[in-house]
Amino acid sequence: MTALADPTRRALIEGLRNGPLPVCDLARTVPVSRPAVSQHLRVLTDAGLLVVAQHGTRRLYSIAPDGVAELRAYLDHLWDDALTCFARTASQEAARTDAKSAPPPKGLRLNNVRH
Amino acid sequence: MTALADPTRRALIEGLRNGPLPVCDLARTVPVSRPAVSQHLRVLTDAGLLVVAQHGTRRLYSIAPDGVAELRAYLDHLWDDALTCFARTASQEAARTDAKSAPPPKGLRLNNVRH
DNA sequence: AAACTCTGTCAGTCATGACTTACCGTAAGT
DNA sequence: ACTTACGGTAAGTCATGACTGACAGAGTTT
Repeated sequence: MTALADPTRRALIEGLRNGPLPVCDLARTVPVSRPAVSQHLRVLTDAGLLVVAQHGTRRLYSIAPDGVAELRAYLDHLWDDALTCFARTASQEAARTDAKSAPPPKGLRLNNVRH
Repeated sequence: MTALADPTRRALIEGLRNGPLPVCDLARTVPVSRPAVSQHLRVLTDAGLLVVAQHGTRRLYSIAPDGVAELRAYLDHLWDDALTCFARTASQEAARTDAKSAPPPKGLRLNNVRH
């Protein structure tokens, strides 16, 4: 997740959406030096988001579906939890305003509930 | 995406998976000071990943499904592209080794194809 | 109203990491 | 063999941002 934090790294990923590319071509798509690109590619590869294939002096980088799938799964679960939690909070809200026939929450009586 | 880069921020998100929580409770789940938590919560809220509900002096933070959905969509598209690209590369590989009946790639003849 | 709790913000420090230049190894072309 | 292209690594600089303590404002309780 930290690997996708840097905008330059995201730009490199974007550059690889259409297919594998060698470092020299990739470096031309971002406004930083080639060594910087190498360092970013290393971070992305270590994170499992890219894979490399050596062809002569060139190294073709491409997106690793498995690595992306991992992040996807994380966000999927997070999203599920957020939705169920949202639904539960909403139903509780409805039940409460139902029972007490709409007195403004105002304080919500959860102060000083130190355990 | 940068919002989820920091491990402390991810820990805060994790703490909210089970439901909304005030800052003081949230701060107890991470090994940093309360002001630091406030700052992280601001970043996450600005990123659209959290929403706040004021209840008296307390501010209940909860995960915003919409914000998570946005990241999810980004990774979904990235994953799709990676898969199709992977499939295309694989089929090209197969076609090439089919046609030339398995001579080792060794160089791949894509050097000096400067446009 | 006074004391207390909850929380955001400010100023300042410090560590992380993004970037550059220089260099070296490797493979391919002449 | 010599040259050139490709690309990783090292050392060093610098900016970003994560963190802390101090403070202020708003709401609650007594």
